[in-house]
Amino acid sequence: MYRYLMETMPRLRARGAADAYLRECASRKVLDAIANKWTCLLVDALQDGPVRFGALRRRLDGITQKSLTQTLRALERDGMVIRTVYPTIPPRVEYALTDLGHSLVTLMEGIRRWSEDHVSEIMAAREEFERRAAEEPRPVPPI
Amino acid sequence: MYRYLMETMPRLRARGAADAYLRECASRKVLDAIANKWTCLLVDALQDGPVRFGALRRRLDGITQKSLTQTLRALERDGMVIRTVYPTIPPRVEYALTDLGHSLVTLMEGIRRWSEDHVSEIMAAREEFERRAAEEPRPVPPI
DNA sequence: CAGCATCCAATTGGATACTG
DNA sequence: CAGTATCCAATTGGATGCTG
Repeated sequence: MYRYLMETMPRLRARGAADAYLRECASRKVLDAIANKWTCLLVDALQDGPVRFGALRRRLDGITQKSLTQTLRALERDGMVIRTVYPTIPPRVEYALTDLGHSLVTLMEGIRRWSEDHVSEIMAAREEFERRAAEEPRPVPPI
Repeated sequence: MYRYLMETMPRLRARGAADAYLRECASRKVLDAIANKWTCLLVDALQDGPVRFGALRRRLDGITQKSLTQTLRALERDGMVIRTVYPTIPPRVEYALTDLGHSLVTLMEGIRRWSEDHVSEIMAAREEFERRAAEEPRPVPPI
């Protein structure tokens, strides 16, 4: 019943009601939408002001035009990014964070920094894991 | 100056030249590994101590056994989670965060809470966006 | 410049069956 | 209980070509 209300009546979802652990809670969809590397890097890259499409494309090394467009469109749809078209020649489109988008900057920057700060530890753990996997058999739950 | 910063600021030294914006930087892989909904919910769910496989499965509503196993295995491989097998009947396996895993809790909990806190705004923006898309034509860069 | 459309390979995710 | 194995549908991602 409660879950039914959460899912069908968005306005009833107050601060304490949403629960991302629940499959059908809309906040689970939000979590799924923001928890990915391109969203993280984009929000981080936009924190200091509007940036043009081409600049973002160069900054997010390795992103395809398709992925960049899709991610920007999703952020725009969800109210975190605003797209501004300037009627100039050549065409110019700028992307900027909304207030909602800005409220996510600290977290996203934190995720990016954490990745950079702990890369050595993680790569070491990864190699250690692979090394062990080649030597010892993996502990299995006994019957 | 740079030397000074590197030697006096632990994070700067630890991060070194890592840059998640670069495609070939290992930190990009780390970012890709931790930025997803299951990792976020798992790290959050493990913050108060060891949890059994079945309990995690019930807590992360909607996750399949396959995805749970895969995500836990990846976190274990990367040194964020430790797996402990107890030789009991029935079998019992507990998962716990390592120190490295614990260092990620605040960020992951932040992401989850942000999703829950802003679900109304986002769903409203999404509906508004779809409504506009049906009415007005999308602004296109002029030639 | 900033896209959209399309095709296709590759990865992912769910469902199911089986096991120590 | 806590997995592994397998099959298959679905989603994703890259590459390419075209356009206002």
